[in-house]
Amino acid sequence: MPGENNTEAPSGNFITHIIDEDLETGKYDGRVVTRFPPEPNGYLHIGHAKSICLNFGIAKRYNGTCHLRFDDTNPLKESIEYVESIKEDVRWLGYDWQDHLYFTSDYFDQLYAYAVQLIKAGKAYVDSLTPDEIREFRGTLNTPGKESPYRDRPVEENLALFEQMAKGELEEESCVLRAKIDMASPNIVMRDPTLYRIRKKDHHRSGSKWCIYPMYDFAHCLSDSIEKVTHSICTIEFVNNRELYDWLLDALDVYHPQQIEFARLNLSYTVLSKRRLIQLVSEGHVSGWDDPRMPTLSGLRRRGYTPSSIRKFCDTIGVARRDSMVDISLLEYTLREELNRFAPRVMAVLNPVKVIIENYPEGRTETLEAVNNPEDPSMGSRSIPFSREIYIERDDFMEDPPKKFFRLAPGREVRLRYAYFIKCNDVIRDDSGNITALRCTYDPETRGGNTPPDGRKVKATLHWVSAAHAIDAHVRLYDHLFNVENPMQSGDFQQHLNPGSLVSADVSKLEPGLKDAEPGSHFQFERMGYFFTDPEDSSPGAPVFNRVTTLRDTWAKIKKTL
RNA sequence: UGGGGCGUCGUCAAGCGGAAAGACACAGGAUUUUGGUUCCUGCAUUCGGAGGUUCGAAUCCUCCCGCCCCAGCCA
Repeated sequence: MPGENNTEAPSGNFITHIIDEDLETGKYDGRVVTRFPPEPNGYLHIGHAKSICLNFGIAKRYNGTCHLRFDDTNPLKESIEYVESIKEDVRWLGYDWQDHLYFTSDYFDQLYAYAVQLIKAGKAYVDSLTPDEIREFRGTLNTPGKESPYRDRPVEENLALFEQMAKGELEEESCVLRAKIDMASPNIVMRDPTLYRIRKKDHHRSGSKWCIYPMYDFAHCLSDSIEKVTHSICTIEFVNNRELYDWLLDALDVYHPQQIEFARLNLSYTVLSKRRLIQLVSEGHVSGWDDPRMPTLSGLRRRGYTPSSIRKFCDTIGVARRDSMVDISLLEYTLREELNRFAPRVMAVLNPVKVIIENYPEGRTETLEAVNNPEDPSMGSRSIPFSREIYIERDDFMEDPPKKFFRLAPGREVRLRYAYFIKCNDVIRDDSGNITALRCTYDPETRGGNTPPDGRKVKATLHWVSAAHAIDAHVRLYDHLFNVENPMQSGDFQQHLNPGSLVSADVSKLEPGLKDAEPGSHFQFERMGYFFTDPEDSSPGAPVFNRVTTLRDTWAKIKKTL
């Protein structure tokens, strides 16, 4: 895999400014500890990559550590399948948590003890209101809440009740543990937030040991504290929760990391919310979490995106607090930038039309030299067969071409890459008028694609493949999943699904060397784009190719203006 | 219209009182056996708006406008 090890620290941003300051003042004795804390309830997507690169990148930059912590406090939604996929994705992205793999569920005993401590301090109570009542009592955005009648239960009673909750002696929804803060707080998060709820459900790690599970706000700050995290970096929707984060840590008088929020990533022409992604999978709009059209890390990996191009992308988008929508062309750019340097060039005709070279001897085959990568001479060259009948791209011929079309047309001469100049003399059609073949003649003096002695020039160079030698292969042409920049902006996002997001080119003709393409390898199909040998669907001798992205296509732009 | 967050080029994003980085996108041009790559060039007299402070403001103050988040026993 090219560009494997460039996990260099990302550029500076407002968070590194804060850390620089903390380092100067000695706030955490020079330590820098971050963490990436996914809930194992779905697959990671490129938005998570931003957070992973940020957290691991900062640890690297400051010679600190970054923990991978599974925030597994809700057994209803979580499973081991997700923790495995998340670990795989983080590793694939190029990051190593070393021995800092943690689970919030491993802290359940300690978290319970903290809850007891809070109760003893008179700062938490067991509330027996129903869920509906709790909601009513919470008030609204502009009206204060009311205190629960159970709010002033004596400490002993709270302790006894909480123990009963933990032992499974009380029913789900019969009561919860709440922090005693301020029902009139303008910040709704502070209106006696729920700390623990009863869930008589086995946990994928702690099994049946617990009948109560801590809520995010309680578990997260304390997990950070237990792990001695210094900078707890999360997304901006948690700004309101920071007041509670700080309150809990102060109330318990424990080590106090600082929470810092940044804006989550939005990418044009796709969706990045777990809920929508699940919907796309479960409703069959895509083949799975790793469908190459998905913005999940497993989808991008399957498509052929490289870890280093994603890292580069995350670095160049930067980190800030304002809402943003990053243009997906930037992602495509970082991929091309890398693959341009490393991907071997190869010729593949995706939508073939036959060319018969009338003055080329029948039955003759010759071998021509083709450069593997003009960006890197050390990649050498290869031999490709040439013969009387070849295939070229159907789009490379026009019978009645517009002025700016430089390719093949009746009476016009073009170059075949690494081969000869050919001139089109005649068009052959079937009964319904479709073009089935082109009759051409070649100029033997242009072998290798060289300019002939008379110096005549040609305006286009086409890729081609020898008909007798070409192999057939499945090629999938992927495009954006949605046909609007922001599918969430209007109506149901699914109505913006791009019907052309996957086009199969099953009659593709490829140069013979591709028969044994290694699954998981990258190529540039000259003039067509970057392609990846699908690791799942390829089999020995029968590769399947995914188009990762097209080449920049100036002609496509011109064509639109015609 | 309770509280909080945020508004700098089409899209991201630097800037932190001394006079608007960079990247993508876009538009020209050069080179090119990929209409690719590479290379030049152009692209915010202006920082949501209006006032004010200052010799000097995107940066400080005031007011206004707009967008986003919060009323899960989700995270």
